[in-house]
Amino acid sequence: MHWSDVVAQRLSERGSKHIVSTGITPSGEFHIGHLREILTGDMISKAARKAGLDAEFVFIVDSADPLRKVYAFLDDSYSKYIGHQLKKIPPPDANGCPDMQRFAMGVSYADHFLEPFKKALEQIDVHPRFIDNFDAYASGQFAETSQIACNNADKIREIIERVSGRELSPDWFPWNPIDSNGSIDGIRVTGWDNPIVSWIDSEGNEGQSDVTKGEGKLPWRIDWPAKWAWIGVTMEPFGKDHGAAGGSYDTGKEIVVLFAQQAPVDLTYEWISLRGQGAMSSSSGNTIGPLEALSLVPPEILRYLVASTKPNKAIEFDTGMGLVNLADEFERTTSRDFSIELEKEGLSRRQLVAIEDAKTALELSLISPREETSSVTFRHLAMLAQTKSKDEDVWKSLGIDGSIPQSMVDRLNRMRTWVHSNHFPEELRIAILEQPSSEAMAQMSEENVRLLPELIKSLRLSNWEAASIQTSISSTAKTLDLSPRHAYRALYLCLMGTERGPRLPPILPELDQETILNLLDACLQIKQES
RNA sequence: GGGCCUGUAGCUCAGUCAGGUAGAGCGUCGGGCUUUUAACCCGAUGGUCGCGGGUUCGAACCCCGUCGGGCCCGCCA
Repeated sequence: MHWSDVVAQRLSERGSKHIVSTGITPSGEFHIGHLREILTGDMISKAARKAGLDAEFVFIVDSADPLRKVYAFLDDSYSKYIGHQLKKIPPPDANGCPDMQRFAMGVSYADHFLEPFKKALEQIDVHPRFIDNFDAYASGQFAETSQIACNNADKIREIIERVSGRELSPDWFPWNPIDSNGSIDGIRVTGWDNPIVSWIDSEGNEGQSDVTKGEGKLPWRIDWPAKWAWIGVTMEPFGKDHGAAGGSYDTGKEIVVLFAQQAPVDLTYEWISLRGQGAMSSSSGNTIGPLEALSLVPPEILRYLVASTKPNKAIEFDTGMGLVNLADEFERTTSRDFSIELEKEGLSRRQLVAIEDAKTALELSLISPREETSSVTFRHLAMLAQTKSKDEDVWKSLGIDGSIPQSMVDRLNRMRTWVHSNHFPEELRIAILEQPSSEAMAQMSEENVRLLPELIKSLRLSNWEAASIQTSISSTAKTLDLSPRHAYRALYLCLMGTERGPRLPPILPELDQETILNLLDACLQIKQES
């Protein structure tokens, strides 16, 4: 059974109405790691609906969280905003400086980072109900839970200290008021008289905060279960950081009982890292944003990556050859006929499970029905994108005429972007040698050598366009009673230094005939000398 | 110190919850393909399941130990 169906089954054991929740703090650039959170939630919701449950998918934007520190991409002038809520501070401009102009137009720090992510979600076909946490506080959604938390400060303290094993300071209180400057740092609660919290800030200013009006926020470990309570969350996937023993899920599970609610079904997922570069980290700039990823990879494939990997498995996102293999695997999967495979007799349990999982992973990945014409492998398209500068030549080569499906246009555009990026693997890059490679020459077989002079002759006479070159190559081979295979191998060794290569006939016309012939002559000379 | 995840074919992984003669894809090798030659089709190759014990008629799977990798326990998906 696919992992999403396993979760759906757990949900069905608890009831028929569900709210699957995810949440992210918009403290910096979003990256593909965040996509796992949201895709996991999306897929669980879909599986739940498939199982006949009533499931809603929500995405909480933690815009009430404070700025923790001046991140590497921010100007030092942000230091004055540390401790201020992300919804209440200006967005950074291109230099990382506070952009007061946009801020005046209503764009907050949180909005700045959230907007591109929302666009990525559109592309990847995820449509959650967005909940802005700051607004939720302001509109009183947290009023009841905040009051309960403050009334039960001792119980909550006991839970956190016991479960997480950390000691809370004597003046700890389950409410972070906002001080006279707008910060929730360095402030001390001095009294609680429902619904008013009295406080004194680091500068000695005193004030009062009404917990029912969002004049502050609950600390994270309480904020989370409070959200479960007021939204009615019954399922939430979260990163392994929250899932550790004594982590926020463990404390939340007990705290939520005070709010007369049951903790949601949980699912801990592993992180996504960049291949060879370790974990995704905004501060080191070691990230790939969802939009950047989507400029290279079709959304279906990003979905497939998450759908086909069990949540507890770490994903290494590889923008090079790994991507090619993933994309080609996806392509093969789309062309499988699962109904036939499943009817086959004598399938072992394992085989059956593997087929079902692949089928479900594919269903969860598809955004729109695939058109027949789109079954071109990544490799093949990579080659076409490199050898044909005009789109129409690509369509011609693929045998698509008439109207070109939009999905194909998108794929080709992405491929061109990828080819021109530094992510594109050298292995797939088409490069003609400038000098004969002695290493490759040593690999020339007797047939290859025999063919070479004839090939040169024939190519010199050809019209230097695809069809003519094709004929030259195969007829030369036939004349010598050899398979065209040998002719191609000879050419690949001479021109590219490899035993195999992409289809030559469409590529050669893009190159200068004399240059190619000179190179071949040089190769021939080497073989004749030896 | 406490805890979580992970180690299976050259590579990426499935199989571990419900123990029953090691699986898939990629790669590699061989063949086919008179022309989508990095495509496609057919075939083959390939693993003492990290290591050591235990339970069992039988262990990749359960139990104990051990080694290696990643991570969490202040914030981070």
